[in-house]
Amino acid sequence: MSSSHIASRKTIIFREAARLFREKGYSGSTLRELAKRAGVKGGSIYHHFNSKQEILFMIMEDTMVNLITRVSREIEEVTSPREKLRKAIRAHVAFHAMDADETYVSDAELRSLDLTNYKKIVGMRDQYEGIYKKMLQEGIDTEELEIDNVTLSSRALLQMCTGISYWYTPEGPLTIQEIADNYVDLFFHGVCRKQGR
Amino acid sequence: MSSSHIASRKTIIFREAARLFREKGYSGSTLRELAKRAGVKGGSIYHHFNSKQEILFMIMEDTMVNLITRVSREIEEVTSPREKLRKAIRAHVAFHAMDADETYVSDAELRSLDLTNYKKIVGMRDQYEGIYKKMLQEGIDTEELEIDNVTLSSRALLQMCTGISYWYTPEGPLTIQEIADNYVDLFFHGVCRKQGR
DNA sequence: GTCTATAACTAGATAGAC
DNA sequence: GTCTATCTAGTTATAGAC
Repeated sequence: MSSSHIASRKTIIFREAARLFREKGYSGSTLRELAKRAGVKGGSIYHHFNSKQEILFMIMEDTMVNLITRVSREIEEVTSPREKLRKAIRAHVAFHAMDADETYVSDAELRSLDLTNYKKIVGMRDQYEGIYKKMLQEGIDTEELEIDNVTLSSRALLQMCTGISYWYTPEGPLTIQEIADNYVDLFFHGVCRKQGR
Repeated sequence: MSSSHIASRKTIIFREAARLFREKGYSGSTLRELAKRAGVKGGSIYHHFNSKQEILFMIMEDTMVNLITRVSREIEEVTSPREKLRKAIRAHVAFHAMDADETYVSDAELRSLDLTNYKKIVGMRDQYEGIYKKMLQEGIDTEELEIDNVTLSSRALLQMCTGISYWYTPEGPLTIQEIADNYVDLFFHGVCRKQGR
């Protein structure tokens, strides 16, 4: 959906839905308002989607597919766990900054999915988190990393990095790459001065 | 509100509202459902609160007052910035784990506040974030800490620690204190082995 | 593929009895 | 302080014309 360059009506509705859901939440958004923003009348949405729920699901599925494939591709030819992590974080942060509407909604609206869709998305989230846990474990095995609790650390890392979709704007003082590198540095070395240990 | 030990009806409605809003979101929650959970009929809620919006605002205000006063009290007699941070993180994590419904809602439902309430809560959030920025800046001044970007780092820290209210349950393998210490260690030293630098 | 019209339902809020 | 009953408005989704 996000790969299309010539925006079809369906793509426009999709994008406006992500923007609206982010602004007002899924339940707080109405299809009338979505139609207005997408430049159609209410009934027309149902030509492209079967239900409001389907729109939400497609947004979240698209996000997860993107995250999994982008990060997997990024790290597949790298051997060092530390370098893998750096590349993964950069890809994660970049996607969350560039497609902030979609990623924000995917992060915030899990509870609005019906049971079937919920299971599908949670499965993909677990798969995505698994990629990070594996990188961290590899880093422990090669003794590049020192980690007490892999699950807690990967959760903390993702939570921290996902935050960018809540506040990023292109007008800010830092580029996306600078922000990503800052996160990498924070996660790798923390804030304490070396000699201060 | 959370300080009361004998639960008045108003307190029960307040707590059930936090739980319901967390589960279904503010817009996705109905007052009929809230009344059911609190053991009263729909109309009775309006004896205790003026509107659904007022309930949400009171939850978020209560959370912010708690966070600001607890963390301020925790650090007021400490001089070392590093020790201040450790204590602040512990207090923040403990409150987010113990009052997970309230803190979750406060973190997720900013967009559901009407303009007047929004401004009040955002003001309190800025104040709270300011406490952390000040601690980080003090750490830079005393050369205990080495930080590129104070705003980004405090945001990252809070984002990371706030995450606990999304997944914590008392049944998990780690105590709240252990989790907090893990976050402290992560933020202070990161995951890279010392000799690996 | 988009429109208008509307069905079927549910929401927050209020009034007034007890 | 809690109840029942109800008002008013807004919701998703559908039907069928163009």
